[in-house]
Amino acid sequence: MDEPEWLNAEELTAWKALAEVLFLLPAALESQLQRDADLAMADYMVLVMLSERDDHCMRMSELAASASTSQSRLSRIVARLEAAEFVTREMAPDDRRAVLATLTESGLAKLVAAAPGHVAQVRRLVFDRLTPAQVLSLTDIARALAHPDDHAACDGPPR
Amino acid sequence: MDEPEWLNAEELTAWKALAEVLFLLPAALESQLQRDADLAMADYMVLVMLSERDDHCMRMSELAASASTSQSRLSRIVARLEAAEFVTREMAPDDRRAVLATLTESGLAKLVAAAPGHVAQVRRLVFDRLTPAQVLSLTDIARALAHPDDHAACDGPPR
DNA sequence: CTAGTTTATTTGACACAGCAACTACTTCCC
DNA sequence: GGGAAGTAGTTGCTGTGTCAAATAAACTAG
Repeated sequence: MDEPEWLNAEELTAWKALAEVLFLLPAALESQLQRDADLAMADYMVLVMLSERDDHCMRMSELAASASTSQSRLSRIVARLEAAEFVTREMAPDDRRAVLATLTESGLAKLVAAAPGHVAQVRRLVFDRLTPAQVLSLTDIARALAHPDDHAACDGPPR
Repeated sequence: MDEPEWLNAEELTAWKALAEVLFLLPAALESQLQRDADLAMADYMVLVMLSERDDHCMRMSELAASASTSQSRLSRIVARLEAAEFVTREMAPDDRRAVLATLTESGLAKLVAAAPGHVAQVRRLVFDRLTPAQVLSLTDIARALAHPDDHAACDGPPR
């Protein structure tokens, strides 16, 4: 393995600031949603994903992938949401292994009630603090960082 | 309350990319550290904070603040680290309510062993993907976002 | 000096995430 | 057709985080 290149001064200051954001921002979003809508971020994401479908319906595995969560976690989340009557679960007609989760009326109502507060929090914590130019810059940067696994194999020797 | 201003197109794309980073990057760092050093990120942070002190020693409350974690969580983390003999806990001589956590030799050794892999991961997932200009830009942006609570009270009516 | 308050930390109860084992169904292939 | 292999989803176990209550020491005022 290489001599591990330490971070230089600019990188270190950038990293400290980024680490703080990585740590505190999700917590701040989570806590707003929990307090105002009694939903976890993951619950909210699931409701959003379902709401974006025309039929408000998705297979568990697909839902897990779009909400970036594991199947087992999703299974428990949906069980919770089902208990709260925000979604229903039914066997898929074409493949009887699969389960279709469907957003209910009250689930949609819950989402509609929760979304404005969440968006306001995003605005307050992110966009109110950035200039339009920074927003564009952030988009590029975030996109560059957005796929941690992609370059996993690039550590190896060049072919 | 205001009409909740929805996000515009630029903000929405920025938010989607940022949300992904917020979700995946910590997980990728966590999992490298867990796999290669059997440490949680929070454990690592605690070791780092202690190592940065000349005496390798800090009060629990101070440690909780610098690692951005709750006291109760820190208490359990340090209990774990103590069980692994990476830190010791002792009553503070001047204030007998307080507890001083001290990094042990083997705790420092653990940190020294874990750090290069962690830094390499940070480099691989962050700095290898950004231009120097983007690093500077990121610093500004991250600093602007870094204190979610600061403006919490600004929502209320001015006194 | 002593009752009440504030500060520092831990702990019990409960909820949730991750892993691995499990069930149930489908597909592949001879 | 029928068994092996693969896929979809759930669940038991265990570890960890959170909240609130508990403990204990230090201030603060009368």
